[in-house]
Amino acid sequence: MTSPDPRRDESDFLAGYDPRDYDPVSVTVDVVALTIRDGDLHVLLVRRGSAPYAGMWALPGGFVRGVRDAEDLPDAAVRELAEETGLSAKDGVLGRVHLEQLGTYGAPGRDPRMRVISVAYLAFAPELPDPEAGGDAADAAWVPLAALGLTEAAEQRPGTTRRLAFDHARILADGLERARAKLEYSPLATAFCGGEFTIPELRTVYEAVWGEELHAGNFHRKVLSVPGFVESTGTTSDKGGRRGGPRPRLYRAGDARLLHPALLRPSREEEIR
Amino acid sequence: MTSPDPRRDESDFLAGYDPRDYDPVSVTVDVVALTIRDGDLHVLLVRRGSAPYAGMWALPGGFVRGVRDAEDLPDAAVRELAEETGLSAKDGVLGRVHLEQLGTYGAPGRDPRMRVISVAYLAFAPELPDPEAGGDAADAAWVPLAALGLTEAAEQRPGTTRRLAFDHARILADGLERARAKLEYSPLATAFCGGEFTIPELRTVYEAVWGEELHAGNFHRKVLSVPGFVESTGTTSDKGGRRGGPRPRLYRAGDARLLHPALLRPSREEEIR
DNA sequence: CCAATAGTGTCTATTAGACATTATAAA
DNA sequence: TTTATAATGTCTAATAGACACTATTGG
Repeated sequence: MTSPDPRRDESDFLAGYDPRDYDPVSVTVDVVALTIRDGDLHVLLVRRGSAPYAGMWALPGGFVRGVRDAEDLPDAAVRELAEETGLSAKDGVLGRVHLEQLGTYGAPGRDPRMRVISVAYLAFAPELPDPEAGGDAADAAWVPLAALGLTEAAEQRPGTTRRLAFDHARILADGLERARAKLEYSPLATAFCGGEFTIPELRTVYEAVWGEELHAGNFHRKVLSVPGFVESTGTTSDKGGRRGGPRPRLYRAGDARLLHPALLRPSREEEIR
Repeated sequence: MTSPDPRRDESDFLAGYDPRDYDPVSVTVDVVALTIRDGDLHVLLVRRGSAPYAGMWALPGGFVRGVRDAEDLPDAAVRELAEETGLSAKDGVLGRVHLEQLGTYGAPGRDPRMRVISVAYLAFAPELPDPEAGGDAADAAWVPLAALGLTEAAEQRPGTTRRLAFDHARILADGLERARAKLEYSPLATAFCGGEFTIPELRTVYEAVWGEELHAGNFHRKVLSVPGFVESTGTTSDKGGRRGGPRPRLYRAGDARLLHPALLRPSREEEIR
């Protein structure tokens, strides 16, 4: 086999190699962008306008610019996210979005037309405006995860959840699990909040992502006990709780990169074995 | 821009699209294969035979078969690993190797000749034979990580460690950090051991990967206290410790997928902020 | 007033980690 | 015999989590 791999240029075939002559593989980025709206976890989706999977929801994404205007993978993810949401990365709105690589999906046949390898990114965003339906998508919206039928059981069985195009249900499920795990040992829950937030607000983030209610009192004391998680602004919110209660204090994100001790999810006996 | 992205076939350009017409991007897999030899952590490396980076060590890897004999990414990783080590995946030797995706590296310019996006995999292997230098590599060997100058400081500054080709020093550093973190909450340390192992043997795995000595007594009790981490074979090793001591009992891997409670690394104050 | 909420206090079971102890095997 | 090691025991500080309590707000 005439391998043009750069790691194999011990072979005799290297001179004049042109990747176009070889197996064509396309590379895309897809973004799992999560946010909290009205206490519920939402994901940014676009609706496909044509076949395959016409009319179905899909993760925003697109082709990586390979040689002309070559871009790094995170740049491609930010660009696609900005294009689909209609927000500019220079607004400072997207500037506060946390972005990290989730994984790469390259099973043959995941795109029915050709070989596509997709690098998926995970984004944590504070509450953003509704996306503009323009761009390449027939529609674009923040969709509550509860509306996607991505139940625990469906996540276990890839392929049974047929509401998203391609293998995007699996990518979304992986992103969700990553987000759940990250909240345990990293301060990234603050990436879902604005610049200033209250402890109860932070708790709704944990509850929305983990999908379970937390004990308000223990959560409060726990957050304050982790060094560098949050720092006080000295100010107080101008409103009490939705149905009453004292005005909560305001905090901003601290300088910790890891939470120690971690905030562990309650009782996941099922996942252990 | 005529976007051939399958996620954008709302555009008018789709009919008759051929990826060869577009920006050529090559996709490779690289493998960070780790094992323990004589109590020290080793990585599988190959020595490059020609430019660029001729004579330098690099991670084993190669081109993903895209369309002809299309293969999934993990299959490509196993194939490359098998080719470089001279071991067959059907030996059962590679069958017990743990393999997981590490991340994808696609910065423009990471390969001086063309745009290459590399999907990196991380492998945990029990002690394997020396690789056969044949195949595509000028040389192949298990290299102790201590010999690579990958000190803590060097890991922090990508680019300063110049002993590995391309960005492989960064990939290796990321793989090392992933391995260190995984030992905390997953039972994957057992993947470095044979089918039966002793608790002190398991402790040397943790010590080699984490790079610090652990308290033997506390480690012993801790491992046994985690449900499903190890299960007793009822038998005892036929030899005592290297310099004396009673014969340790033998265990095999249990059925736990997560360690609870986790085995946390001692004192990483530096990493927290 | 009433109900919900923010924030704090208290108690108990679990855990981490330092240190000690005993038995066993290699040199 | 000496020394290192396996395995267990003991003690203390830190932590998780259940529960109670108060003060304060919205309705």
